[in-house]
Amino acid sequence: MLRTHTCGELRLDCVGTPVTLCGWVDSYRDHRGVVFIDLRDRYGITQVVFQLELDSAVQALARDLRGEDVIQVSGSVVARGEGLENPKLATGQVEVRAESLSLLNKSKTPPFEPRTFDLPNEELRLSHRYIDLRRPQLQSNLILRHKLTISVRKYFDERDFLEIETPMLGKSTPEGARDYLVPSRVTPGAFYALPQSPQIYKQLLMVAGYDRYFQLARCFRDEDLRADRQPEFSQIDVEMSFVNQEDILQTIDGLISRTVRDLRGTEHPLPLPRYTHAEVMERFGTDKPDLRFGMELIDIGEIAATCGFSVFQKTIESGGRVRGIRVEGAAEKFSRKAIDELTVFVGNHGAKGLAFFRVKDGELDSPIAKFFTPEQQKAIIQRLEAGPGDLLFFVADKGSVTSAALSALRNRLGKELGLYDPNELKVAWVLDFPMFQWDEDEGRWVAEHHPFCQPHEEDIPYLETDPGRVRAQSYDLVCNGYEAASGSVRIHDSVVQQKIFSLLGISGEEAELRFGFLLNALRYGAPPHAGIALGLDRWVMLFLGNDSIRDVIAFPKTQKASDLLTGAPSEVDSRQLRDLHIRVELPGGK
RNA sequence: GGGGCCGUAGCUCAAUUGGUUAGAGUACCGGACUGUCGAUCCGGUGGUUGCGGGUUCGAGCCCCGUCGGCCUCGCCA
Repeated sequence: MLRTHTCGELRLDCVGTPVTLCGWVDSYRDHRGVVFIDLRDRYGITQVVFQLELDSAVQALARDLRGEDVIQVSGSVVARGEGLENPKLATGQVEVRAESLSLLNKSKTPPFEPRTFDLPNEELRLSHRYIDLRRPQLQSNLILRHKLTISVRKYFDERDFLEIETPMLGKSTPEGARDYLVPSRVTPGAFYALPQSPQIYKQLLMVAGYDRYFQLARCFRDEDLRADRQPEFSQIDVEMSFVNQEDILQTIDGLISRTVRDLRGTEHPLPLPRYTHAEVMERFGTDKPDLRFGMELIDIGEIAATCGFSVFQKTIESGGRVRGIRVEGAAEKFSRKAIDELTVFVGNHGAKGLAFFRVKDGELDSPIAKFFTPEQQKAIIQRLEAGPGDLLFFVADKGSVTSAALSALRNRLGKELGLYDPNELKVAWVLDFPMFQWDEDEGRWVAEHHPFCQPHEEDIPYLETDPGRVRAQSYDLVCNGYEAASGSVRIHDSVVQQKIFSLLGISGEEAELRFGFLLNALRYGAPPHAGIALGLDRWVMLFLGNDSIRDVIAFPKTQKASDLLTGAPSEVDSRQLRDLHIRVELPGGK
């Protein structure tokens, strides 16, 4: 070992101990007669002091140290004098009085310093990720991620779950996200797909009798990125046999409680609240509501139907909806210009306009107020439980547009007005998603969750008559406006499974071709089973109160899915392509 | 595929309606300083304003294209 201690552990009780530390020079302060070095490793920072009495060679070496040099220092721990402590450092009551110094590796001047206050742009951070990762902030993110995975593994291990790895090289299946493909060398023209999730494998494990399975699974989806979405990510994947929905919910309730206790040292109240999909869509306009604040969506259809404002009236006549939100005490906070900006914002979510009213004493103030009788104005105020000084926003459109626009507006205002504590975790279940959604473009039903999901028993008759009415035995876990987990009770009967496939427009022949192995497995004694997958990266992000998933991944990709550090993806040698029987045809015919 | 924001010194930013030699802080280099801790003080190096074209007497600023980063809609069973 090149060191006896880390840079984060020396305290007053170590005074007098001879120590050797290794680390990076975080900063230097040269006073000619005395040189201070803040030495950093992932455990913390310790101040090293080089004094005048030292050997002149050591003095000279110390004076030449610059940021990010890697050094080894030996000396003794001394208490800092009265008034010389640094309360900002955990080690700030002591310092190491250096006796010898060796420069393990001189650093080039780094493009930015880990201790920087003004974070450089993300491009530079990603291309020099090894420096960015030296920042205490990112280090503590990855440490928390580690703690979460340990906590998860302990929780499941203590409950007889087995962690079982499933293949990365699998079979491409239709439906779902775009696959990342891997060409086969030995079977020309054939491809593996990287897993979007271990879904089918874990169901096969249930058939095989591994009745409690979990895995920290790497998953891949070739879709466009977002702040909370990376093309490769990790799931806490769980599946259980001989259980129903209730068992899964309770198991995951326990997991959330356990991880919150392990990571935050606090007790999270259980059971986690449960909502139906229909309820959250009505109250929040989204299937992943941020429950840290109110400002729920209110329907004023009845009032709108008879008012003199033709936009509202016609929307109701044509089967649309008029819904709104009440922004408490915001009447004076939003100028006309600010409201215009919000109008553009909801426009990006499909709304053709944004009506607003400022609430005065018992009446409404707005360019469109004149289209509403005093009684109607009172009715609106009453309906939204509004008081003087409140600001009301309304969107009139197809129901789905009012949901999309108002939920986006609600999220934006909630954040901008600071209506919640960003560190709070508000976790809840959303149950009974619809089985299918009608896809306008493709002119067919598509699975809302996935095609292996068990419908509610009482809705099975609607499979043939009214698929849109069929509710799935599915459940999402939402947290702070994010989908943090998603799961369902699975179909364990090949006849039902085939029925679902055919409803999705997958013929019996195609189903056999694509999923024959699964249908077959279901014929050989498949137990009732159910499962769920939690987005690991998102949970880490949520625990940190962060809103970028990249800050909890050691080596993330950019929005174009490239790795600025290594240069991936890149062209490959023509010989590699030949081995794989692949000819490349670039767009534009190059 | 669509919409938006951004790109100026190694880094973070500034630069008046389009107008002189593109500035500041920091980093870096040199000097001063025996207790600092985002050290301080003095001096200095450092620029293809992402790239290519255009408009103009004149472009960091306006226009077109392009590359890259971020946010977002679509997409993400």
